[in-house]
Amino acid sequence: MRKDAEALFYTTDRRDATLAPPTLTISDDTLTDRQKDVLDAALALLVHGGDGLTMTGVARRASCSKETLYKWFGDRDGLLTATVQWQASKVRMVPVDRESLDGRTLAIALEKFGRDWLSVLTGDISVALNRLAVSHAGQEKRNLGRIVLENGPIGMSKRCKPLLEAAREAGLLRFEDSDQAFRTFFGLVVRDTQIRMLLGEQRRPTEEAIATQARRAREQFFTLYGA
Amino acid sequence: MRKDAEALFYTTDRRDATLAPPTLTISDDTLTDRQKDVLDAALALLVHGGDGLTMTGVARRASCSKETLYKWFGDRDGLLTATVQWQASKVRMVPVDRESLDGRTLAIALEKFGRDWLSVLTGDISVALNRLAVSHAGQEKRNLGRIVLENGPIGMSKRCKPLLEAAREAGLLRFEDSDQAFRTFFGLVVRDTQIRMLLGEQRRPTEEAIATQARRAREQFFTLYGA
DNA sequence: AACGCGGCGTACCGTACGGTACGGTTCGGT
DNA sequence: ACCGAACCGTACCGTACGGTACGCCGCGTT
Repeated sequence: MRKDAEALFYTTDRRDATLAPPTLTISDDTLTDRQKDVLDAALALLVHGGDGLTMTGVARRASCSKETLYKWFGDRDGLLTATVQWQASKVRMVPVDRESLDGRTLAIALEKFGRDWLSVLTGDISVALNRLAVSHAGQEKRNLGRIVLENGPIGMSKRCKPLLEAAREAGLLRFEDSDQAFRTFFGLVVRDTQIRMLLGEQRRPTEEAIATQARRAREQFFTLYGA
Repeated sequence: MRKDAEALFYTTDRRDATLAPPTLTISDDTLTDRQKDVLDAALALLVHGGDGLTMTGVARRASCSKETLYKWFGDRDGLLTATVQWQASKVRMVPVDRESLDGRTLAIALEKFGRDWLSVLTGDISVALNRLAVSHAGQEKRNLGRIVLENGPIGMSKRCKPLLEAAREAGLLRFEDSDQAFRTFFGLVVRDTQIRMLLGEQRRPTEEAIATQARRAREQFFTLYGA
């Protein structure tokens, strides 16, 4: 099925299963500008309504030929995967520096974390991407779900846990399991917001509502885990 | 497009939009046993993998003719809607009686709430249904998302809030906004469990893990809102 | 100037699936 | 015994879409 040795990503017919896909992220420079344009077109179509993201549609929108799409991305799944990875590569949260950690900086960091997270989660692109990944996960195609997971909860966890642990060592927080602590924080921040957006609830929280919620989550988290 | 006056549910071409669909739930007796069989077949296919849920597939699995499907349910969306409603009508949580409310019974009620909720959420059927609804929500079809929402977070909220308010009146809890309180409880219970399952994470929590989590959520909720 | 390559646009093919039509069968009512 | 309604099974149609093939152009190389 795959024969063109130049295809960027090999997505289909992995018969060894089980193992992680070869690449979870696209380094920003594996893509030419033209390819980025194409992926942005795909993103735009995806956001505009999950359907409509058809090979012909992408080709038309990006003013390129379907043949080029297939040459670059192999097949439809390849294009989708690349699109998700491309978006993921754009959203890089700044890591928090663990130096100069006191109650105040920790609070600020956590609250900012929550705000950023909620902003991303409720954004059109994130909603569209998560919808796509969720759909895909229901069809033995685990790729996209994996990627979104890695750039969603798991990524958030990886960036957050060191901070929590540093805070514990600094005597600011008290918990046994940093994973449990993180997940509690996640719950306090996100609550039912994401699932409601995914299920089509129209109302998107304002920036102010997000800020309020992040602050409340931070307060509650401190109540539960503060030393 | 629709012409058969006998179709159970009118799903398509509602040009008035905005308003809620005529029925959000199927009363258990609007369906004949045969129809229930058909919907169960659809559910089975849906759980087995989001694709495969094709009209021909349902017909074959339920040993009925496609014509009958169309006569009963109008079109594909009608079948899906009916399927989701049918499942929703099966999962009826017992409401908690608000009499004899003290700290202990409240704790037990909340914890059981959390356990039941997590069990449902992580079940195959719930995951499949939520995936379907999420997919649909990405395609201007707001029906399914609406129904799942109503039987998910919103339904949970409707059943939970009276309990919380009763507990507040009994002096057991302290909060301003019962909605905020509920959503916090939701967050403490669900955390990132649901989104991870939806995105295809294989590991499904054991009954024991669920019980542990429900207990922790209850404890944390009391810490935050206990009087 | 000649050539080749990468890419655009379009036409084309195969298939899967939603939806319809129709003949045959069962079954309840009269 | 007869009739009609409901329903099964299957064949059929139209379309949408994934994937392929091909002609053409623009451009860099020699």
